[in-house]
Amino acid sequence: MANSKKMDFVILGLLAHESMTGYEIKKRMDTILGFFWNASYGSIYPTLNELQNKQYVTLQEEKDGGREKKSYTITPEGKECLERWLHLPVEKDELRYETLLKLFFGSNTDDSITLQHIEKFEEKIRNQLVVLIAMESSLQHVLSEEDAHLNYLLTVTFGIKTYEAYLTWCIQAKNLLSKRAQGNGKVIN
Amino acid sequence: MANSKKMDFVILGLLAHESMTGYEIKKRMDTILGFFWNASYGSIYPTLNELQNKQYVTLQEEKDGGREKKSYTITPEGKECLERWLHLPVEKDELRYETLLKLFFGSNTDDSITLQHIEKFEEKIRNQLVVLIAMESSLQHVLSEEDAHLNYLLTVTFGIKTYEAYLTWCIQAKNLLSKRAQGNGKVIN
DNA sequence: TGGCTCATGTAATCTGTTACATGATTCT
DNA sequence: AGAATCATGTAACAGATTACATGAGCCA
Repeated sequence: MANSKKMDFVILGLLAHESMTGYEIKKRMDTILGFFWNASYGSIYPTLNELQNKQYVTLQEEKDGGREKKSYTITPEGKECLERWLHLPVEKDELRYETLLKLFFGSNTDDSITLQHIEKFEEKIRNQLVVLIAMESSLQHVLSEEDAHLNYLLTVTFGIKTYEAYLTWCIQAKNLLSKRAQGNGKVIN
Repeated sequence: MANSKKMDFVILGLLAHESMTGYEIKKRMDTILGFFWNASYGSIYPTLNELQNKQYVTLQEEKDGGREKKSYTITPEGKECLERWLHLPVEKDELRYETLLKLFFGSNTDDSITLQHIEKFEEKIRNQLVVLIAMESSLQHVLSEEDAHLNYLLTVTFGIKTYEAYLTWCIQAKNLLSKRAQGNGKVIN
């Protein structure tokens, strides 16, 4: 079966839990999956068509009022495909932080610029952490209802631990930079 | 100037520190930059040509023995371009962890599979952490020699803090999974 | 009536990797 | 002698985003 793109499995995984439209899949990607996987409509809709051609999903056209929806349901073959993928080893975990790039090359500009990048990063992480903690607490309340909830919780706690570490690092990084400012001769007072 | 791709700035940033060949740039990407930014020759060499056309870098062909090298040096315009980019706000920090994807959808297969993914992840991180700690200590020894070293140290400590948090999470995650195994009725003894 | 969200889709474009091709040098 | 590393490059392909196009329903 070669190496299909990950998008296939993300969609199959979401549909394994419940039937959905492309629009709803996008919303999931922006919320729970958001911090470790993203996608745009431009990749979701075409993939949904491919999966339908491969008979991994089936389509039900519904009319919700006058609005028409295309709801997709996973087939047994689709589930098999998903399971096969789950058994395969992970190919790649990738982190691409432009913030780190700007810090790394920061000696080519003022430290105040670098400091601003750290502060913006800190704020962004702080906001996302609030969201993750809210997810954690709501998942803990429904943990016994479904097996999948523990799996979701696992990824959420990953995000929380990671983001907390980021915030600790931010403080430390700001400290190191301000020490350099002092060391450079411009001691105040 | 519109929005050039990040690769341009990574190369300019590296060349701002010292002149290098494409091959050496690749090596830097695989080592120090490795954990937060990667690239292949297929993107390095063409970018180097583009930068030369834009006159952000100049080329010196050298013969190191019989082996020919193309060493690139950043120009003042290249430095300006780099500095302009450093002033711009960060556009995107992206984390794409297939491991988390497999955990998230793990309820569609045996927990033993999920456990294996966590263990492999743990091992990979443990190995990379050793490398980062070695980098940290060598950077600390040369910290006073150059301003840039503090910047490098900042990114390295980011990696260390993050990876340590990952490892803590791994233990917690394995615990949660084993508790579920017990809860599912198959209590040993 | 106007703006937001729901809802689906495509074409152009961008960015990057993979696989291939080539050849010298250095190490064992 | 053979393997690994040094060194440069390209063509085909893959994967995804962006911008655009379209239109209905809902809320104030």
